[in-house]
Amino acid sequence: MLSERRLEVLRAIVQDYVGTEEPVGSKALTERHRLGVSPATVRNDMAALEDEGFIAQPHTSAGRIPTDKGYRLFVDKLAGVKPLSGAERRAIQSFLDGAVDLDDVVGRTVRLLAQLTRQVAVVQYPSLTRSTVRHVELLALAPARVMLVLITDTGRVEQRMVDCPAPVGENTLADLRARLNSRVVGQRFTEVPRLVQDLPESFEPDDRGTVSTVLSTLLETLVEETEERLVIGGTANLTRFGHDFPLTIRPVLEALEEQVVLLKLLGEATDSRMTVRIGHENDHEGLNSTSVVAVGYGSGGEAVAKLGVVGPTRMDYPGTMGAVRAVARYVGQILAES
Amino acid sequence: MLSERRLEVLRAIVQDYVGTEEPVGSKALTERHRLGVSPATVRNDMAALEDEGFIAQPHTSAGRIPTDKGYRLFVDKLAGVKPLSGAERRAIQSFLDGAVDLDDVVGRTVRLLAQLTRQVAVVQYPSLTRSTVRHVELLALAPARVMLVLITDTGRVEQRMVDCPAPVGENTLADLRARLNSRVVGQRFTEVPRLVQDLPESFEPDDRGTVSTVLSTLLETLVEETEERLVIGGTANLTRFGHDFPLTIRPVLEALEEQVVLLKLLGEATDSRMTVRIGHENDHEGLNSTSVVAVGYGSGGEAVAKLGVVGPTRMDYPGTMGAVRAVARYVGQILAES
DNA sequence: TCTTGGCACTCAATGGTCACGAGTGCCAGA
DNA sequence: TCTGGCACTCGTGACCATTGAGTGCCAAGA
Repeated sequence: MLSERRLEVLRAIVQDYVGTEEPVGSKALTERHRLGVSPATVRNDMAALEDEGFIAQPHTSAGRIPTDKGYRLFVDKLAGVKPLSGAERRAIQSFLDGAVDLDDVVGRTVRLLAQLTRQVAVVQYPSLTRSTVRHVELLALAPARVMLVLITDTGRVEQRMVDCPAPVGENTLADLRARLNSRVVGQRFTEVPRLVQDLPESFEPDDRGTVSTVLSTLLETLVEETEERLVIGGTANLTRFGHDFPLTIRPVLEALEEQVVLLKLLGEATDSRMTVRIGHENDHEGLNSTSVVAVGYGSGGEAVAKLGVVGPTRMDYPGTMGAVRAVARYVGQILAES
Repeated sequence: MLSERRLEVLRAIVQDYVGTEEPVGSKALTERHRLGVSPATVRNDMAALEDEGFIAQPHTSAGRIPTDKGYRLFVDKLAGVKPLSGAERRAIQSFLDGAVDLDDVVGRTVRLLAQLTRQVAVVQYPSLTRSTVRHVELLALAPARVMLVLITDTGRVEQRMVDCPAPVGENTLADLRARLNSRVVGQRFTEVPRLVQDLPESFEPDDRGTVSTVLSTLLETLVEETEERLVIGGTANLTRFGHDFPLTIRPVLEALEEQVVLLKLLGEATDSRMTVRIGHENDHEGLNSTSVVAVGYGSGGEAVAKLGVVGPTRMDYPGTMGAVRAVARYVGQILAES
């Protein structure tokens, strides 16, 4: 087990390295932190920390930098979540309050988060599967063509074209609209398939084909949109990554363009639990030198989606975690109000 | 006026420089192109081209690279639009055909364009002001709360919350919905304000407040959404910019995150006319070493929005222009079908 | 047993010198 | 007007010495 002082040395190394972006040596450490011991003692501690794999040397005659394992210990044991200043909180609130619709909320959130953390921000749209139905609308565009519009309690709207096997009467459509809504409004999306299962049977035989077609499009929409929509922003912050970043930045940008990777990135964060993935803890190879801080947000007590930031492993964890948490809370509030 | 051969030399320089990314000298030129003259002659031509400002030397003992003015001449006079191969055309078609809704069309387009040109792609959503109304839906969410949903002929959907001054009866809402739709469906968005102007007067005095509120939200939506939505992709391609790009890539990424800048970028491209903005021809300072190739696309004969790519001034103009034009055409077709 | 000062050692970074060679401009001759 | 020849420029890369931050280890002290 590591002694108290060695943990203190690790904390100092992480803080200095995050600040200066340069390997930190024993002498500099004792000068910048009141450790109460001499550089030689710190060197011994450093050697021990290196043996345990918490820090490493880029080359023999250089200072030490934290390893992924070192950051992990720092985040788990040594660092808290730094609360935002009052000014920052007010800025968040006023920035988000101006939003006019869901797209706007998400757009503003991503910009806000990127600006606040000076890193890349990722925000997921409220998930369909965890939302409830607010309304289903059916519009006849042509005799055998129907537009299906799906509205969620979080304000998200999805639409689909439906080509029907036969012309649809306005009465039939109105009938279907009414019955469909009476069954599904207020229900969770996951319940919808069960709730509409027997609906075609209650229609005239002539209309059953059409009804089935519309319903199956509806169900398809639910499935497809389970692959959630994401918005990212602040990619310009990637340029602050490091000096050598031609090789670093490329795979990160590539990873950020793949929905699948991004979704995995946000991972199993929940409303209450913030996740921090550090360096190699990310499955994706291109993200081996980045860390991800993510948390769920929701309109009620429950998370409907996630948001987070992606930055270099060498990031200000307490500050970033504070910003992510605060933004998630405010977005949750905004959604609950709408 | 420049002689025929000097233009030929310029063309060769542009082609070689685009290929190799290195300044090209007189000797290499005569070896790689059948100019029929000696290096010494080419040197004279180069000196002339440099006097005219079409090419420049990074330093005394280096080859020449084209200037913005040189690329301009190349694009205007020396290069055509390179048509895509059959395989490429088929790939475009099959890739876009799988799209399920407008979001998907736009998303696929941006990925396709980025992949095809290996540059950053920008696609604008079909503009509201140039579209026509397909349907307006009003939903009562609470006694005094209405959701307004606006659907365009290009499949775009916008929604807004409306807080009414007084509770709204379902009858009133149905009435308003019907009258509103009968007036505006099939009309251009720019016409809508005129068409609904006198609508409140035809309602009972009690309901006029509500009707006015709903209508003013509708009009607001039209105005707000005139600032169009854009999607970008392929930012990872920025890493192929050059060797020195820490300084180059930063302002580009920043510029790409600003809607306003992007919209200006797509500029006055129209359906028929493709625009090419080279280097300093872009107003935005961060984009001084990039070129933009943009063109309008539309469901009918008319452009409803624009798309394009952003890349280094040193780009393959004929190929890029070919890809941009082809993608715009296919997207237009897809939209016309939906 | 832990801490400390001293000391020799390592090695990246810095800067200077030098040879190389791609590329140029200019000129005289065809 | 084109061409071959030639002297000149200057960025590049190799080589080398210097410097200094940082280390590991050891012996002495608390």
